[in-house]
Amino acid sequence: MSNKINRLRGMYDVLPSETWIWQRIEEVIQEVFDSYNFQEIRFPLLEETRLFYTAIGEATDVVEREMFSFNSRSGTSLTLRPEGTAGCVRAVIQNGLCNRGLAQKLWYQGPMFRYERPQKGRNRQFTQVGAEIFNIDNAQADAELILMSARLWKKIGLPNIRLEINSLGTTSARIVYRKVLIDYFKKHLTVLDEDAKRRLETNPLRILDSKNPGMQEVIKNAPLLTDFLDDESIRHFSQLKEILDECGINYSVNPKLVRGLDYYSKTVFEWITTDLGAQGTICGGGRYDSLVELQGGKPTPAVGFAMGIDRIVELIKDLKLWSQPNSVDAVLIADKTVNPRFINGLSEKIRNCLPKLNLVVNLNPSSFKAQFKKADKLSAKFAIIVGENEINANIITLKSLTDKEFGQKELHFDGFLKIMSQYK
RNA sequence: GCGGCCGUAGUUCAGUUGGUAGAGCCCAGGAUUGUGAUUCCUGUUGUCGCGGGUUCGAGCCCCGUCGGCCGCCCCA
Repeated sequence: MSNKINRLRGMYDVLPSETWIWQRIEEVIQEVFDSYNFQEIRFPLLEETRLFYTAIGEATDVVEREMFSFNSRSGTSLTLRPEGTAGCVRAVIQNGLCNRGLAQKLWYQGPMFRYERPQKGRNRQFTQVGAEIFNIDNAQADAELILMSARLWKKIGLPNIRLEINSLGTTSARIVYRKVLIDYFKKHLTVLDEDAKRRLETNPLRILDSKNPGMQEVIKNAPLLTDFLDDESIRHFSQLKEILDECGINYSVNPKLVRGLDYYSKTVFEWITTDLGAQGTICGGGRYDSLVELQGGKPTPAVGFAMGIDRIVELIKDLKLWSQPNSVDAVLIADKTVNPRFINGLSEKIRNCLPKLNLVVNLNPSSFKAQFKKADKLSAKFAIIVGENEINANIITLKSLTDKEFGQKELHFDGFLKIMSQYK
């Protein structure tokens, strides 16, 4: 026992008792995304480190101290992807998916890695599902992503979630605002904490997000990004709000919502729950019109979001939103004296005729009583009973474990099939 | 990276001022031998997270370490 190896910190095993939740979420997502005609794209978990430097931004926390990076044998620095957009954009450029101005609606799914302190709703390996729209610059694209996610929450049955939106303006508008903001905070240096001072040079917009009570006054009086927005961004933002209103999506505008990755411009949004403690964001995204060009592609407007599947699974478990369906249709109960050859022969014959039937064959011969108990524990609908009597008379005894009226019937194989095929 | 709480059977936990460990659930078997609830008997399980130290003696005290939870931070 002393030489047993445990899983790495912040990693987790998904056990059979909850894999069904993951599978069902994946089904629902696929269904909803299909209905909006998004297509799945798959790209590597491992990329060159400099991809994330350029895409996410060198001054962000993700890049500064949260990446799983190491050198390859040839000496190139590689990184396990901390998010999906950078790799997705790389794949789009490399495969020419957006050449000739073609619109692309893509989605992806898979594990991401960030070297953080584990907490409820925060792991070092976590699963994200993301969706991206390339080559559409209007607010309709932003809206469609929000509407699609809203539909997903509805299908999953998530309560207590709210939508926050904001506009960061075009990159040029933001550069102007950034300067104004730096000047403002420099006038109030004494009130700023260490974190804020550090960010003053790197990412001043994030200072607005601080929860430090001592800084709330300065933050409250800081110049608002909203006042620096260019006309185009304002028009874009109000169009988005119009569409959301029309479609009955509730939201609140949070002027301080800035998000941590450098590539966003114009629209940003977050879906937030109050049921997960400190890690309340289950989905976040926004527009990133200059990222494709920044990564060496043709100038291509784009917008996207990513959601944390782990957090959604956590919610479904905590709030008991779903209940596990019983999947076992029938259990084959055979007397100990019955030859295994016959048991497997029969079960295979049944499977040939009823391919969708979930049939459990007890591989561990025990008493009838024990086998019935087990069938009951599996919530099986039927017991298929085979003993000496049945074999001698060439019949099968079928007993309903849920319907008393059905009771138990002695049947020839054809009659048995006829009844069972009504259930599967 | 910082702070607080915690780590005992498969699981949830109890373990009193330090005297080499218990309960419920679960699981297995049984209650006139081919039938599932409930009930009633019977039974199995632990290097008390790991490594040091103090002590005649440590699950309990001290140090370290690993891991978990919660908050900060960050984000999905």
